[in-house]
Formats: sequence, structure tokens, C-alpha cells
Amino acid sequence: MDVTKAIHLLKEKGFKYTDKRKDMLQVFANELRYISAKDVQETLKPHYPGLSFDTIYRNLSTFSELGILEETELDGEKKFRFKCPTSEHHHHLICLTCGKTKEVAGCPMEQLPVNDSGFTVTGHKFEIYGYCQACSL
Amino acid sequence: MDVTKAIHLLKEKGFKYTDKRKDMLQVFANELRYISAKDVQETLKPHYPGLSFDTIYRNLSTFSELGILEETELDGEKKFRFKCPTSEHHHHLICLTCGKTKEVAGCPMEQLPVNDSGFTVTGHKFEIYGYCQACSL
DNA sequence: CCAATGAATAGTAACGATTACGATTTAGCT
DNA sequence: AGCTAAATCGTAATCGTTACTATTCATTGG
Repeated sequence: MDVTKAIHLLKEKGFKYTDKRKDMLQVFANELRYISAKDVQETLKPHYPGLSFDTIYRNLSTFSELGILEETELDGEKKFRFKCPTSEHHHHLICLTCGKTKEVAGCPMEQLPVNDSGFTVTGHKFEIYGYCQACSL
Repeated sequence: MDVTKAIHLLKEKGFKYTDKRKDMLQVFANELRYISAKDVQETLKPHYPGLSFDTIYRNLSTFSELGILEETELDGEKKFRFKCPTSEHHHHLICLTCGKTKEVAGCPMEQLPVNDSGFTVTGHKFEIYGYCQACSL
């Protein structure tokens, strides 16, 4: 997923092209890590001093629904990153300081015994937390 | 973990005994599922109509720190349940409607390759989401 | 190229969950 | 019983997120 592809996808789904959307996407293209709505606002402040919460949150959630962004929640705060180009389903090691991630191959769901629990499974979350090399210093 | 053991642990750590704490713990003993602060308030409303947020949140967080409760976050809301009596480290299948859980044996961390990522790992989360039999109907 | 139209945005208010604070009450000790 | 620190109440403040109305803007069709 890159900015061009994302904009195509938006157009395809009937969303309009705006500079703000392009620039928001560019922020994610430049930062390959989980960032918050506030981070986006801060980064774009020089360009768009009055960028509205409504705009940020609505667009982030649109991007996320379209599969342009991946989403997680750390410390009660939603964080987003560009969807990994990797085609295979995988999980992440996440730096709790800067949001940087590292892919972890495989998925624990594969090794699970047959589901005889009576539960209808709809999703799962596997994340490993820690601190990246730069943030460990 | 049960109410008696939890109260002993509290006393041991220098916390005082109060009826509210006992009754809060009893709520968790009766409900073997993830519940929210609001659920606790609702359940105890007949007994303690004016139970304060301060009291609830402070105690929940104390219980959690002492390992009396397990904590997770669903939909941006903190949820708590009595710590499983199972001694082995394990994970849960969680019903998104009622919070009921089912233990899943083993932990995906064990099957992970040696950590050569440069990350210092401090924790992980593996949760499976779905709907229990009762809530699937 | 221009006007129409419906989506996108700004500015701000509302909201829900959580945390914080001063005043008061209470448990545990002497 | 009286003292002291912890616990609680009532409520306000905070934080992240969502919602609303008026306005602006991208797209489309003449």
C-alpha cells in the first residue's frame, strides 16, 4: 500500500480527492510506525494550522475501513500505521515508546486445537510489546 | 484467587479492610467474566447507592496491580475479571457481548524464534474474540 | 468555463471513560 | 476513647473521540 494506490482506492469507492487526504496519507508513508491522531495533527500543523479533529478522525477511520491503514489501541489511544505490504497474515512486535514495529511470522491461531468451545470466533489479537533498539538506550 | 485470599493479600500489603472492597471482590467472584467499572457500580447500586467513581477505579487498579484481577481493554473500555486459578500461563477466548471467557492452553511466545530483532520484549497480548454459545443465539 | 450539488472541512460543543481534588469519614492502632 | 493515615464521597477536571452546523470545495454536466 502506498499513497498513490490509496488515493486510487478512495476514488474507486466514491470518495473525493483532497489535498488534506493526500497529505495525511503521506504522513503515514513517511512514518512506518503506529502513530496517533494527535501525531498526525502535530505533523501537519505547519501545513494546516487549523486542521480539525473531525477531519482527522473521520479520515483515519475511513482509511482504516478501506484497509489502507492498520489500527491498534495502546494505552486507551487509537494508533494507526500504513498497512504492511506483506501479503501473508502476520503479527507485530511494537515499540511502546515510538510505535515502530517488526513483523513476526506466522499466527498462533494456526496451532490452535479445533474449536470445540461453543464460541463463534470472529477475530483475534496478538501483539508483542517492548522497546526498539533506539528507544532502549 | 478468591475473596478471602484477596483480602488477606490486601492486608498483607498494608491496605485496609473495608466492606466496599469485600463487596467489590464478591462481585467478581460471582461473575467469572470481564466486567467494567460501570458494571461494578450497577451491581452494587442497591447496596451502595452513592458509590464513588474514585473508589471504584482506585480499587480496581489496586486489585489489578496486586494480581487479584486480570485486566483487558475492549472497545476503549477497561474490563476486569478475577484472576484464573490456573497456575500455568495461558490466554483467553473472550465473548464480546457478555465478557465470558474460555481458557486457551499454551502461549504463542513459546513457539517464537529466538529474538534477534533488537527489541527488548516486555510483554505480549494474545486474545481471541467471538461470541459464546448463549450470546450467539 | 461555469453553475449546481453533495461531500469534505472548520470550529466548536458534546460525550463517555477515567483521573484528580478537597472535605469528610472510617479502619486500625495505642 | 482518641489519634492518624487511609479510604471514601461528591464533584470537577481531563483526555480521547464523536457529533453538529455553517461554510468551503471537488466533481460533474451543461
